[in-house]
Amino acid sequence: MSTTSTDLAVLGALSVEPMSGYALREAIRDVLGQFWSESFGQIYPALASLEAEEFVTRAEGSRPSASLFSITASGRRRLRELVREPLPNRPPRHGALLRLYFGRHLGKAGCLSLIDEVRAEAAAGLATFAAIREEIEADTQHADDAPYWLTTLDLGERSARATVEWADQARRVLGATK
Amino acid sequence: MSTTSTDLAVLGALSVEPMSGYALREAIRDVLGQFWSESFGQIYPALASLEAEEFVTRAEGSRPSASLFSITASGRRRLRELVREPLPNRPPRHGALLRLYFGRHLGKAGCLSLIDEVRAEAAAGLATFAAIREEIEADTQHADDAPYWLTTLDLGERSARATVEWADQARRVLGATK
DNA sequence: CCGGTCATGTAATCGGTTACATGATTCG
DNA sequence: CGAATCATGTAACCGATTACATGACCGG
Repeated sequence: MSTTSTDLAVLGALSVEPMSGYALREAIRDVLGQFWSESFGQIYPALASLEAEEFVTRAEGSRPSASLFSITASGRRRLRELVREPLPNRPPRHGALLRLYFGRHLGKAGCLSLIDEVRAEAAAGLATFAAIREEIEADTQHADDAPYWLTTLDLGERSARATVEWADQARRVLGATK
Repeated sequence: MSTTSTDLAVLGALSVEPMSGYALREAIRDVLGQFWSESFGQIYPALASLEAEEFVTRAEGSRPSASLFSITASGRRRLRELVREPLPNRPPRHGALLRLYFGRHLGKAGCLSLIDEVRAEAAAGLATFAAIREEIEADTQHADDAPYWLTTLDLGERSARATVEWADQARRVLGATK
């Protein structure tokens, strides 16, 4: 019983190119990590059920121990259906921000290092986004996907930049007033 | 078996002022909704176990059918402990962004309305943030909490602003190129 | 040859939501 | 008086992670 969310992520990724379950997870983590996540415990069952429904097929990959999954014609139809359906958002749980909100009980030094952590994460994201952007722009094979990928990426970059700017100001403000 | 995350949210909120479980949930949703969420199914069991550990006490509220929970001295000590511990972040699942990433299969019109949805949500957030900010600035009772609250709020505002700006540009770019 | 990565899959567990049951209170 | 809101609590369910079991392949 895989969820339609996972099916969408899997079919979407396979619509770009055939790959293994393992590669699927890496692709989702690296490219969509800011907005989405899937674990093996969802991907493999999802692939099995999609295979049973003939939305994907399994072939032997480069190594005999690996499977290469490809999307079928009916899988593409299914993908077009799924992408039209609204998906539930998972309510956020940003631990650092909860702690910062009650920062009075944590003290100034603790809050500053909390802010630094958040900043470092965002800055790291900014670096990987730049790399991904270059990859997409260099990739002539998927020119019709590129505008959507770049648009999605752009939100990630803007959010990360906003976070870095926030951290820098928060450091100044909290450092001064207390 | 409540999680330490929920305990932190509950004790933190009660450190501001005593309130009912119902009010607790509203407070968390309204003020921290951008970064955190708790449902009744977590709050009431958490309150019960915190009461058993004597971190909170229960008194009769304004109505006999309602309980008024207050944090105790040892509850404050517990809060200071909890706010020092790192909390796990829940991996994000932003449905609209997943769909937009595979927007080629959704088509231009669908993508634009997706972007509009995201924009509307962010714009609504911006409005509530402004209201909360005014409330905090007017509240002289909690002057020592205010810097932390405003700092947390500031990230929400910056993220929301970044999202609105992204949406406006995304609309232009996708509207033009395709 | 050995450690790291690639690779598939399952079972246990868990964190959390939802739905349900129940009832008081307030307001129009 | 009836509807909406305030209020507490539990049980069922579920989506998802984690840990585990297993093994091939590659590079140094």
